[in-house]
Amino acid sequence: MSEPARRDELVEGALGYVLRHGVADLSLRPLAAALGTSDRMLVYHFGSKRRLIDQVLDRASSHLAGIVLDEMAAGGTMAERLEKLWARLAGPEAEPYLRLWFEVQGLALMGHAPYDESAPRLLRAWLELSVNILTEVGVPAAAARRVATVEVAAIQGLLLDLLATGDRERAAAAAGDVITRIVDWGGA
Amino acid sequence: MSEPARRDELVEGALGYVLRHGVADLSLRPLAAALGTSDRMLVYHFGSKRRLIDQVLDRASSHLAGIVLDEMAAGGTMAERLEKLWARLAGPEAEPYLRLWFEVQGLALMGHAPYDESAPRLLRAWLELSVNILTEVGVPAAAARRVATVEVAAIQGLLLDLLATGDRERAAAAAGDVITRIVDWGGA
DNA sequence: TCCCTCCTGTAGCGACTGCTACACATGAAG
DNA sequence: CTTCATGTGTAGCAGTCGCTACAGGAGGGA
Repeated sequence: MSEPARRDELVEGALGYVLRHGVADLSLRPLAAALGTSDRMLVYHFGSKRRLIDQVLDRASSHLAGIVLDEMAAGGTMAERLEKLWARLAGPEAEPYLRLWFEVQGLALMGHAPYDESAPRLLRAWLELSVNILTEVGVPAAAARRVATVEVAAIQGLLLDLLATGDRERAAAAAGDVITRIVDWGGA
Repeated sequence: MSEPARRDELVEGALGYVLRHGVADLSLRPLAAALGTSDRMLVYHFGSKRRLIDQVLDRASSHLAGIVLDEMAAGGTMAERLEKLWARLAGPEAEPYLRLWFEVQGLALMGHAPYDESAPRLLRAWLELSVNILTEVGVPAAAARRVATVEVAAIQGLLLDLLATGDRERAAAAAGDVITRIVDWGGA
């Protein structure tokens, strides 16, 4: 379906645009103008706005999943991994991706297609990854589920707080607290 | 500006509609039809779509704030308060309000007016309330800030998890864990 | 009866939406 | 040279958007 290279280029550019403007009121014509092309061409390459958004969001969530996977699968103690994960997620690189992620998550929660399908997937993946790592480190399965749930929820809530209030110090201090508490609670 | 009683009635109805359909793609004509009136009348009573949304969201966030205030200002130990708060927030009464709240929060995080202004306010209010209650119970001010941040973030994250995955048991268990951990960490 | 204010229905404006029909250019294959 | 698939610009369709101009109904005070 059309030339893949040009499509990838367009997805890349569209992702940048969406990271800046969000996806809720995305419109093909302004997006195309920013990309130096026309709405006509976007529809030609992707078939529909819906499919273009799908690809953009796929790329965005892959980026976030990559961050989580990188830091969680790295070596070191559990506390070290979580602290590095927090540093990455709270840093400037991840910020636009997280803003977009929470926007999509919110739209999904209100049942807006097509987000209602793709949004919970990343959360479940993150949870599953955390459970796997915890059991691998020696935490019993039942406890791992509970610890992972708390850990992911706390980090997500703190990120939401950070992005909404902009109070980086308070969020970072709370993250540090949560990580040490969680780690010696899990017993790892 | 126009008859207040009729306006309140319309805000009430619009809130119900918004709780079901969300606010991201809200359109005056379908809303008016569901309310048995016309877009013409909505604009007449409220001046603009923007002002109607403002009033609807004010009412919605008052409802949520009322829940938090009720349960946090009630008697009992800190753990009891938080457990009752969790029960209320995870219950069916609050669910549509929370879905709407997260939708608005997400839109606000992406900078969509007019949500970017009203959304962080409720979060800050909740945080402030928690800090006040913690200090009132005897927790030192510096610790209270950190504990409140973690507490609010964890509950918010768990609610997001609950609404996204629908896994009520896992979320409830994690909430119970978080509450007992937080309480004896705060030393109350 | 006349006026004036409050309310409401009809119709429509200009802008924007996703998407498409059609003509045309370009370059490779035969 | 012809043929044909691939890409692109122009123009436009049918629909929706928030909002408004205009006319008229309804009811109370003079």
